[in-house]
Amino acid sequence: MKFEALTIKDIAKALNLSVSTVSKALRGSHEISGDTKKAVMAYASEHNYKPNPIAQSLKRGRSKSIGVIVCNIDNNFFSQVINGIESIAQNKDYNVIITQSQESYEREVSNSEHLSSRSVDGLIISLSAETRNVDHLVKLHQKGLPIVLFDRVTDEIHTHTVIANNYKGAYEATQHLLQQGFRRIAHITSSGSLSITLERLAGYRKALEDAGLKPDDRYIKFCQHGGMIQEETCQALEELLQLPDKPDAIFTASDRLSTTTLSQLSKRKIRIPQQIGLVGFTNSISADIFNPSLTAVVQPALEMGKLATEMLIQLIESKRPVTVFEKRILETELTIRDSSIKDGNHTNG
Amino acid sequence: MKFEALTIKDIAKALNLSVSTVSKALRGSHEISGDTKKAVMAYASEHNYKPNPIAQSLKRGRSKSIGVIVCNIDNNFFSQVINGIESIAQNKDYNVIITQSQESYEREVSNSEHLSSRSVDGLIISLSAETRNVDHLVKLHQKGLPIVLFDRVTDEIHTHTVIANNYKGAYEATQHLLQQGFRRIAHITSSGSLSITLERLAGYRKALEDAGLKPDDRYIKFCQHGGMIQEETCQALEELLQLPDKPDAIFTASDRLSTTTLSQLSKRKIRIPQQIGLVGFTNSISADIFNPSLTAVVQPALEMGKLATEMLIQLIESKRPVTVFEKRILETELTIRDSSIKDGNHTNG
DNA sequence: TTTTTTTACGAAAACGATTGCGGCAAAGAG
DNA sequence: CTCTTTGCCGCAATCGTTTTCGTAAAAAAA
Repeated sequence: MKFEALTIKDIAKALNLSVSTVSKALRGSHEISGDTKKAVMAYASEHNYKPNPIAQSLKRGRSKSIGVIVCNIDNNFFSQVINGIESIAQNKDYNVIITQSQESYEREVSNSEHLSSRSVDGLIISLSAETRNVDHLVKLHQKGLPIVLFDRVTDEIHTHTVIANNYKGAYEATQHLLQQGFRRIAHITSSGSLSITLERLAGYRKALEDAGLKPDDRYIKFCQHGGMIQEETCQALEELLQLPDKPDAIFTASDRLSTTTLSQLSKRKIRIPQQIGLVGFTNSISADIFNPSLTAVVQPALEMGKLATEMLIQLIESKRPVTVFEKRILETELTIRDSSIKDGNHTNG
Repeated sequence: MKFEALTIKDIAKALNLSVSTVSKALRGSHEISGDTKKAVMAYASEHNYKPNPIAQSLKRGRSKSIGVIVCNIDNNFFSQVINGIESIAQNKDYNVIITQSQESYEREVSNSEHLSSRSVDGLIISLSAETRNVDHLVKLHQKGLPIVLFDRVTDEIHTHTVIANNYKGAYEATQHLLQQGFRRIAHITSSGSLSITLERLAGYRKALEDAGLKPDDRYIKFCQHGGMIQEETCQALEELLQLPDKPDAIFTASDRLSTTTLSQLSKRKIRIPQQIGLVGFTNSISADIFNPSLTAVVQPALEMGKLATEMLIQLIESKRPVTVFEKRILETELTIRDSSIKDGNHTNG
């Protein structure tokens, strides 16, 4: 089954003109007479002519498409980011090609190479939890591929980045738990190689210290796969619950970790927040109907996607090499719900 | 910033061969000697030669990419479907270009035209809630663009389709509510123009009739925007609650409708399932931590995406026009949780 | 040795669009 | 009436790859 589209050649033949004349007429060149232009335009719109973008790409050396690599689309944070990416890209007539690393370094490498060999004009990426080495990206970047990093970033690539204020978000979350009277606050987080992990960990630690508490490494659990593997999260939780001084609250650092933790605590009949308080990073639109409703650090995901895309397109379309790079930090929002409010302070039934 | 890749021409020059020889050597043509092949292959892999996919597309008339149109990515059902699409596409070396209709007819039309003019090799689509007319798709299909429909389908386009067994899923959900002793079961659903709406509605009605109850239209509420506009869902719910014989249970027909309904009932301090039982179509991975945990009709979303993609690629790559079209119906699964279990029957704390 | 067949490669025309350049008219200048 | 300018258009190259066809030399058959 082939799909024969109208080409410039067809128009030329129909109007008894040369292809070059038609091409120029369509682009409104001054070297074509008004009459000819009108005739060509009329014919083109009447027959619904659309220039073949592949031919244009080949000629221009640009494909008008941008590649996106995220860990997993089935995650409210990333799907909201993609929402943002798509909205801007659509406006500027770029295609968005989405791929998932599934938190795998190997897939991240192959996806990035695949996308660049597919000649995307630029790349928006959030690193996988397994990624420790970013040579694959550095290489592409050095070859001239514009890249924008978001969320999970690295400074080994000298380019624009967009992140949430993870430090502050984590600080506020922890501080909130402290204000609620929790003292033994554990932290379940992603791989220690991720920027977000370190930033959130730092915010968590600082909040504890500012409250005169000493962070205790036994209360900090890393999940190398960022919650993609449920058993890993369960085990982290199990270890926390086995501690002699069981934590009285948990601060989880990502969407998946938050829901898994909540689910596992329920399964163990541990009452939240009475036995264990819970605050998590999450962009779930359902956090308010969780049992209990989940106090959440919400990232401006849509905004991050939009911003990253605008920055990328700016890089792509800039005439001269860009040398000054921005690091945009967007504020998170702490939405307080039942999971962190000790008895008697209930806000909502 | 331009990104100068190695071309066949460069290899030809370096090895003192012609481009045609190099091209043939790379593709392992029999008309090239073993020595030459080896030399070319060696040079190519050493210098990491990757054929320019755009040039290949232009030549072959195929872009090795498929377009996807869904209402909204930020929805567990669709993101899981996309997960499935991506996994198969990646295997078969196809790019996936994702767009969102946001339940808007206009955006669906423009996205489909844009994708086809971007010369995707095929299209996977689930219709928007606003869509009543599918001429835009029929037109593309007639021009030869392979299309696979999933979830929200139409039979005006004679092609492969993949859907869940909506009738049976709805029947089972309603039957379950009946078995739990609910009698005045309302149904909040999407636009009446969608196939899923009609199928689910039919299953709901049949279950009532089989139980000797007469379906009552006042208990059936359509949301034209499929839950994208929260106010619409709220109003539907409000109207139900204003009925003289208030429903004692609600069966919601989609992800968004289910979560919004749950959230709104909570907000109104209506106890679930004691005052109103609830069952909903949803693929939320968090349904078990909702308050209360939500009895759900779960669709095999991942499988649907995989299947749709396999079917599409089969259409794309088929040598001769395909005339026999499949309608695959995948079974849903009813996961029973607290929202539909009347007091005393609790399965889970 | 001559003729035929094979082998191995190159030239060139595509795919569809863009663009510099050259040319042929008509219009203006001298 | 000749020369230059201007307007309008076509030729041809180009992007990188694929593919058909032609052809030289080498191998096989005569």
